[in-house]
Amino acid sequence: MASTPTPDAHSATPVIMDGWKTAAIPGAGGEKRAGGSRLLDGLNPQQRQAVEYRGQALLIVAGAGSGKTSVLTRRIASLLENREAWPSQILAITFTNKAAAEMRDRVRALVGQAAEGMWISTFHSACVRILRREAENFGFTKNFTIYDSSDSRVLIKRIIKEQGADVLGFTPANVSAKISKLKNELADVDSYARNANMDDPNEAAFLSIFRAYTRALTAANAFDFDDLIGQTVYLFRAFPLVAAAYRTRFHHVLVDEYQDTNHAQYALIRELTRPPAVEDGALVAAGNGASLTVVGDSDQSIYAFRGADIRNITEFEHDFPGAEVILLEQNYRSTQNILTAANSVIANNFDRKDKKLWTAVGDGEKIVGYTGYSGHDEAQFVADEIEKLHAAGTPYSDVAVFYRTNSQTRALEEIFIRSALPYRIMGGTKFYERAEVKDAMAYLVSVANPADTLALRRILNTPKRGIGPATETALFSFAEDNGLSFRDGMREATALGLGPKVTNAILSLSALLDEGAKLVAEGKVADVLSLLVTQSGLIEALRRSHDPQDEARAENIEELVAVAKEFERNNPDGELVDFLTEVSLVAAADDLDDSSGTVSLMTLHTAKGLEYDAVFLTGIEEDLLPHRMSASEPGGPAEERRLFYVGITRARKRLYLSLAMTRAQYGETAVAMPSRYLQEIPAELIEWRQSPGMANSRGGTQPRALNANRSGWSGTTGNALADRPLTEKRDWPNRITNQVRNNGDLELASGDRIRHTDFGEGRVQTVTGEGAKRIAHVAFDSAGFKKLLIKIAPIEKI
DNA sequence: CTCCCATCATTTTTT
DNA sequence: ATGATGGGAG
Repeated sequence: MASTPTPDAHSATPVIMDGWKTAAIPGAGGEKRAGGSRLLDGLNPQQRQAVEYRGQALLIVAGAGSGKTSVLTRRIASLLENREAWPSQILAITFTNKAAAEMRDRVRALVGQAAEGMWISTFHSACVRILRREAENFGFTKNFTIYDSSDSRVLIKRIIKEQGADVLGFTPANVSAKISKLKNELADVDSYARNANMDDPNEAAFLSIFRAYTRALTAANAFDFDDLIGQTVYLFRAFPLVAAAYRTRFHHVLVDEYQDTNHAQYALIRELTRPPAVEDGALVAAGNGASLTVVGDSDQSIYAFRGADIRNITEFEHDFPGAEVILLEQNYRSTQNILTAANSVIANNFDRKDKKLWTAVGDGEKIVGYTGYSGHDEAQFVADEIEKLHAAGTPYSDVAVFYRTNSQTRALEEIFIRSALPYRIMGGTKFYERAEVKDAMAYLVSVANPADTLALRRILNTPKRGIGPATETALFSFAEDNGLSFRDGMREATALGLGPKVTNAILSLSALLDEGAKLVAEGKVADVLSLLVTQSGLIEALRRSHDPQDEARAENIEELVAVAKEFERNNPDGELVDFLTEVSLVAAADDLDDSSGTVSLMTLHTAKGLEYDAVFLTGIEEDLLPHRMSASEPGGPAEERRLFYVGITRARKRLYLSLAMTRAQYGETAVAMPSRYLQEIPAELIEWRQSPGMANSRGGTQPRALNANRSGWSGTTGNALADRPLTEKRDWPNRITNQVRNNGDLELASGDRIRHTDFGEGRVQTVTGEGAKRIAHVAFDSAGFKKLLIKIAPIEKI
């Protein structure tokens, strides 16, 4: 097959880090070296076996921190180095773009140039690549749009409304979840219809929505996220010659994080690794299909809610008879204390294969526990500890704070800002999900794929140009009545007989898009975008707005233009659709920049696959760490436990577990209970700086902290907050920690005495930074040393 | 058609 | 507490 895969866009951000430099194991030096290859240097016997095994199917059960990326990259490198495969015959699939980029970099570090022709990508980008190439074969064109979940949501919402299904209790959220689930099971409208009970009005209504949604996608020449996988499988099954081409091409398929694959992804792997036979075509059965290597750890399966099927990994040997299974249990990441905690927690999941991580590095520090009065209190503890670590030489970038839900970031952020602690939130509302960025992207999409009515309707009145819902509907039915596409209907807007102002607005938008399309031919992605966002008045409108946030929005759009320029630089031959694809498929963990010198904040899900010297697990409370929603799901609590396990095993040297006695949610403050998982960690491993009292109260010795008198409650001493005068605590939980004050241009110099609402009196030691970012370093009389952002700290000079 | 205000639901995790 | 949504006035 003639193919020149474009280099992965993300390879532009090299993250060369061979974490296994430290993997030299005492005692392993005497092992014989197969082929004298440096690729086996520093590997333990199981790791070597995983690199060297050759067979049809290999399952590497890789515990957390057991060096699986190292094994995977060396395995690829050894295939290349021994001339067992050409780069183009290798397909490696990872979970995130970041993991793909890292893998490519590490293979490149091992074998150099040969790393270039390989396909190393996520399921989604690999499928997009295949689909773009083959789109014409089955009713799509190669410039199809990729709808992310919010796009699908918008479309579904519209359909629900059109069909009046909202009265039946259908919401965009539950419908899209159900459709997604079906697609992950490779069901389509027809197969669903065959099994549906049409006497059930609910089911009939759902089917009708599903059908309309599918039609709308096809009409818009668009795929949603799940289609990318499902349609590729369909393509392979419906067009054997196409499938055969890929089966012939890929001789080695490697899949990372196999425990998180869903049924559709499993089916895709199966299709790819089948022998390349065609019944009555040119090809004949030719022995074996591609060899398959999968790496995973069922204890780290945390995406069941999204359709990941843990059976894919637990039944691998059954699915692929003759498969070899290799266990990697030696951990090179964490201290023994951390691993013991992780092992004891995960041991409570009953239906798992026993697996115990161990390390040769020794016990290390104890795990530190802390119970705050409120989420803000907890956050203050985290901030203080991070400052201590930093003062002791741990760079901010080696510290991470994890939490179960995104809403927990609020308290952390407030405190971190006040403490002048540099931090970064991974995931959350992503850059590309911001409304203004999506608006700008919709302009580009409208140029690239004129059939995408969803994108067109999005920009029709953004910025405001007087085209309201009434006009939109008129335009829509006009196009329909005349057998025109929506886009062509815009061109003929004069025929609608609308007011001159509105007609003009439509025509000039249409003309602008045409102009953009002309420019696309010259391959200037950034120029096209720039033209669209300026000529449409999008940026101008934000600039003129009185909303103070709009200035930042305008900057975001300019940032997007900069991203497009960057894309052009990295991909000289890149087309508009390639840029759109790249933007559509970025993930939460992808924009992680290790060199940024900031503390990383992220959800436990985003944390998978990452590691830090010091890790803070926050909000270890009932209803939050087993999350309330998980209680009703079948396997929910077990999955939540795995999530906890994933979090624990991210830590190299230090692990902190924190919780709060009350937590604010929905603007209300509710009492919180310590998580049941805390008791699963042997008590001697945790040093409680301020204990929940409850960690052992279920055993029955100490009174429950939560029932005790607030002001009289005290955990262990030695902590600043616990030692604070009780009078200050009276207003707990909210008043103390939430306060922010605008100090304007308060001048402070070293030696000044100040009073802080929370920390009492103290003396300024130094002041650093400029203007709004001036930071006071203060030694408080009783609360210890703190950094404060002067502009907003609740302080006064005395 | 646009703007403003009141009401409402929202918070589990994401390729 | 905050952001989205819908109704009503201008």
